[in-house]
Amino acid sequence: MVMMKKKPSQGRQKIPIAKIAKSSNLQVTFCKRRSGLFKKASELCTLCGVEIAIVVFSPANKPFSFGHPHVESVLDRFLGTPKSSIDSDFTSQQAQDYMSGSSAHELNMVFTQTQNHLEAEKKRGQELDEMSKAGQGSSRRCWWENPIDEMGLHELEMMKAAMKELKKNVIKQVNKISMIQSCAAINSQYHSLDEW
Amino acid sequence: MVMMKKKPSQGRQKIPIAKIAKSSNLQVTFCKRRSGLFKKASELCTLCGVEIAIVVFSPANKPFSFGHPHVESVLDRFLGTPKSSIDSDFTSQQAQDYMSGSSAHELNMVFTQTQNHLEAEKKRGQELDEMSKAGQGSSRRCWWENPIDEMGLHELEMMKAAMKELKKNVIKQVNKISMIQSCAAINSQYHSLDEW
DNA sequence: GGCTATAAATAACG
DNA sequence: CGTTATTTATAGCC
Repeated sequence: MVMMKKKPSQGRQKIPIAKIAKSSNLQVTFCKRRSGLFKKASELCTLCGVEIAIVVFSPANKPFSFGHPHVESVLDRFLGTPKSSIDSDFTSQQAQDYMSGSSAHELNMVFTQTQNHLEAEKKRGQELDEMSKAGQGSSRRCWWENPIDEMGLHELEMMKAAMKELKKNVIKQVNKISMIQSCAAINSQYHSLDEW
Repeated sequence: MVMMKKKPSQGRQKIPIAKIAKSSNLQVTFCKRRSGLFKKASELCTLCGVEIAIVVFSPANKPFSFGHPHVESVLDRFLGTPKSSIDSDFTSQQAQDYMSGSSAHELNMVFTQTQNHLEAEKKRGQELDEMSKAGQGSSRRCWWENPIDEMGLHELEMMKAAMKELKKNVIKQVNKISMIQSCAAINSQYHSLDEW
């Protein structure tokens, strides 16, 4: 070889585990490592089926949190409140029952449990992915395409109901705001709601 | 030396992010990854000078925790200071960033964080409810009507994007199923998706 | 925000 | 619990 230009990148450099001085670096490092930490926590939840809650206060004292199945439920359990059955199993029928009230709490519950369900389906999707990969190694599937044949349809019904309710409330709220504030940006958002 | 025996070690193998079946493996993985998670958290504390609390319930429901400077102090701050801890959980910008990929993990993240966010808003809404009840005792508010004047619009954008993506995927999936199974019930659901 | 080279974490074994 | 081969996470940049 005749010549060699400089390395296109220095790659990762070793840094001492001590307070980062340069605030711009500190900012980006905080963001990246916080993401990494939450991802690790998520993987631990999935791999081992455990409950985790993480609370982080940023350099600017802004709180960030991660929780599975739920930040508060885990913290409550840890702090001694044995309200230990809000979690895991939640049928779409129950979800629909909750939806009928459409109050704040019910709606929040639906979303919490929906998230859990989506996660469970994702997990199953990955398992089926592995199986089909071993079998014929062809059909790529989306995580929620797999389990839909059994209970997925009920899940879809729940999602539909929840989304419909959300849209209704959002439109009402945005309409209220647009009357109060007369902001162009708001109006454009309001009209684009039709695309839902 | 001309001959070469088997590799002295297979080294690290890639494993799917799904519940580990073999309980002996699960146990060791839980220990290792919990240590790794706490170490990462410790590094983040030192590097960025931030406060972190982590609570983990083991597969045997035994609680483990990490905290800097202390678990309780961080949790107290998180649970007891609603003034600054409202939405900082997750900005709509971050949510939209996650959405752009629209892969399983990103979508799941969006829902996890959205749920956290909605919960924070619900909490704040209840507090404001208490205040206004003490003040004039009249205006009943929906949990997400309160904070909408500031950041709610961005939140709505996020919700819209998430729901749109969900709808697209759901329709695609239901369509696939209807072709495969030719089930009348499914078709009726498929058509009703237009109401979203 | 996306890359690339390198440091770290860790799955399978001993 | 220590080793080792790999997979992941990420520091420095554009």
